[in-house]
Amino acid sequence: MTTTTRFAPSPTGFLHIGGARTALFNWLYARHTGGRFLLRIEDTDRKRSTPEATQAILEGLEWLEIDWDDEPVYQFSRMDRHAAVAQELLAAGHAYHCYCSPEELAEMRDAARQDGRTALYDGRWRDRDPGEAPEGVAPVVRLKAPQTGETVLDDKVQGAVTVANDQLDDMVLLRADGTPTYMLSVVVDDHDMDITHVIRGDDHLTNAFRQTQIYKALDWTPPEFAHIPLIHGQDGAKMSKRHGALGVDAYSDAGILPEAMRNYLLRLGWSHGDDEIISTSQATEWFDFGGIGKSPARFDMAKLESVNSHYLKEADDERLYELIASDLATHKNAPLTKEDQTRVVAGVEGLKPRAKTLLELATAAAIYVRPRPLSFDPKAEGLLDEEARHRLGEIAERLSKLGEWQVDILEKSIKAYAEDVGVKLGKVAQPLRAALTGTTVSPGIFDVMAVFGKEETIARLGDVAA
RNA sequence: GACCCCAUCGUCUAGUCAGGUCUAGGACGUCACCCUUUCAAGGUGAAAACACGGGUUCGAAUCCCGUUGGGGUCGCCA
Repeated sequence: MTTTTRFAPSPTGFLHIGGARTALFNWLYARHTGGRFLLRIEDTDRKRSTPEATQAILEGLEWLEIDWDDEPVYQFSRMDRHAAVAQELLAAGHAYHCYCSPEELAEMRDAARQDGRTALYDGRWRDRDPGEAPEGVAPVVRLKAPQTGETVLDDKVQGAVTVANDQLDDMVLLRADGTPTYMLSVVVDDHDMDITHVIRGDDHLTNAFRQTQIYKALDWTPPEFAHIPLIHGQDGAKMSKRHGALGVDAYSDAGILPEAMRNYLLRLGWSHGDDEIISTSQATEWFDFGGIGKSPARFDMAKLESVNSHYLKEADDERLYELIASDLATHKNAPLTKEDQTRVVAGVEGLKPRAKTLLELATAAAIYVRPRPLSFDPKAEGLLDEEARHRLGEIAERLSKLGEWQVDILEKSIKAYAEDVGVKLGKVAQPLRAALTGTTVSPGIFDVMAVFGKEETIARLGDVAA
């Protein structure tokens, strides 16, 4: 049987970091085994599900370059099937109608808390004569779960986990309005979709026991489960939409590359010896449950940025230009020209080691798109004193006589000038940088000159020369 | 509270399953130095951890028990 995994988000918000990692692990495992990776949108909560959220999740996955097989399954559309399964259970005597009122349930819950019990529902309709049903009350359908013995889960990550059945009450399968609950829907859908491995956050661990009971009642074979530890925020608590988790779009906006995000997320809870930088193809080859750790990890932006800076250095120049183009236009405060593009693409190599994110890259690259006459930041302005302006004039003079405009030749020429006037190179290079870029920070100044070319360089020097 | 899970540098982790090679390795971050036309990058080095207590054993980060700490779950949400 081919391996089939799935990612099953509920569309009640963006794709957050934890969901993204769950998706990644499922995807990696499917690709590792040559199996299939499916998507299921769990939109049965009509009040909280929105098409916008579905869209955001899909876009998040696309951004991460996590592709899924087949069309996404929308759980709500399978409601009739879920209800039919509940009827089967009813007919087989594995489920029953329960007519408890919300008040009764609340009382039971209070009583359970008081007694220190986990199971809430006391099973009062379990064996009761349906003839005793109150008038006009629509019943829910509950699973007739085993009351003794234990349910064992052989989890691929957590190992064997056992829970006494008396800790689990008879869960609701069908609501009073006839709609299926999550617990039923997941089981039916995972079964119908031939899911072989369920990889999800370990906040679902206890659900797995309940689901196992449903599988058993249905006489279906449960899938393998792998409950991965959660990602925690800096405070050590579960990250959720309500608690510190950002959508993947926030990381995209922050200038993180998708491949960096994948690499970082992969290392959060999974390891392969001391390997840190792991390409996706390598990850696909290596990924397995054995590498998944059992303890929760904290999200660390600094490490993400470090990984990101690595991938930034590897990234293609043209692609980088495309990614920062709109920010660049903002920095320039005007549309980008073909010349801007040429300069940025030529200059980006020297910019890469100076940026951890695309945002920083765009800021650094702005020197190549801001047009003359330049406005100078205060530090740059300070560098351009009378003496400096005079020297820049002399330098422009020398440069204009240069036949070839190449980094090594420029370097030789400027160094010769510094020597001729008897100053250290820095005394010349910094004003040069100021005049050319309007700032005090840039890649090597000879590289900058090469990117601008002879004409532009001399023009810029002319702008400030005295 | 009940149930379940977890526990190695500040953080991510290797090592744990098959005890000795671990005076515990790597990465991020931090600090110092080198390089240097600025800022980075890069190079070299440093500080930094087996939660605690009992066992078992010739020997325990590794196995067992307990304690403590952290987390998760307890819905007619998913």
